Amino acid sequence: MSTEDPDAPPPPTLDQTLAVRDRCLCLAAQRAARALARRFDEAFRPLGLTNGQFSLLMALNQPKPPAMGRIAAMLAMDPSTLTAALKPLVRRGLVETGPDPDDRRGRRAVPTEAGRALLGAALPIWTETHAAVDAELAAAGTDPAALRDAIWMLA
Amino acid sequence: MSTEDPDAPPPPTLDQTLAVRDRCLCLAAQRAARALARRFDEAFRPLGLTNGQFSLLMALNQPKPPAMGRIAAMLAMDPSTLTAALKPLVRRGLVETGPDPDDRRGRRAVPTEAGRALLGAALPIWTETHAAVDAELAAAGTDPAALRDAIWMLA
DNA sequence: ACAATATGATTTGATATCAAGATAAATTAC
DNA sequence: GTAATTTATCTTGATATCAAATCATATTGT
Repeated sequence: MSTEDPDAPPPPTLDQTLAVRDRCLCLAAQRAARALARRFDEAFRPLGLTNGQFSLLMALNQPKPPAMGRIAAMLAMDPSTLTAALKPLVRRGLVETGPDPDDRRGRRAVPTEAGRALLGAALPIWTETHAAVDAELAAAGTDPAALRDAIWMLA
Repeated sequence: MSTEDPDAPPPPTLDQTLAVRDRCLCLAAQRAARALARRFDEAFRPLGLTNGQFSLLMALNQPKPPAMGRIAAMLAMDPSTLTAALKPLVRRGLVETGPDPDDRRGRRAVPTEAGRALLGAALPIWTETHAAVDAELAAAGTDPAALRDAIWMLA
């Protein structure tokens, strides 16, 4: 007797395989995320920042820093990912954490002076890099703002 | 004397911080990629597949499997990431690698029978999950096909 | 043919990512 | 006022990701 389950679906045909590759929104999103991450990582490299660290530092750069869970939700990341992502920033002295006075279960993370200064240096790099991406999209006939709003809805 | 560089840009204001968060295409892409990855990962979980492993297996599921570099470019990932991503699949017997007969520098990776069978089981899950995402987008007034094409251009 | 260069892929080291389970504190039920 | 539940965060273990350096094979120049 065969090891095959007679009810098992057959392997995808070549047509099906190509159709999935051409139409999968998830694959498209992973591709775009990787490509944009590389691009911004390279731009921020002189500062020793990655795109994710920049976004995280910016999210923390508020008068009253939101709780961890809020930050994770804003970045659409798992809370445990946020815990891990903070470690290199704390180690480098860019962020400090302390207990939340309002809720002793929670912790607050705030950028240090060094962290804010680094954000100041990163901002013009972001502006320049982002303008370049916007210009490329516009040249290709895509409205960058509309695209960003549509992508934002995916999370 | 201060430790401050007098030419250093000032830290971002709150307005600037919020503007970056609202407008950054890179952050939007990372958010969407994480959210969609979680969604497809959960759907594929009964098969022990992640969204990335599904996309990679599909990319390899061709009569003449492309060289590693081609696959990496198609997925917009670093070649070294592809090397690492193949390891769990080879370990599980879903993929086999061998030297490229045309160019002894290169290697080819092909799905095994088990790998193709798993893709067969994964395909209906992909179809169902993707249809649900498409329906949500359409309900929110976004054309899924147009969005996917626009996102594809980002890589 | 030999040397110099270019290309394909991998290893290494660091960070990112999530699920599952654990810990601690707040809230609710009784 | 305890006990049960919920909430906030963290730890662990596995995979994902990239840059830089490395190794092996091709290609090119002479």
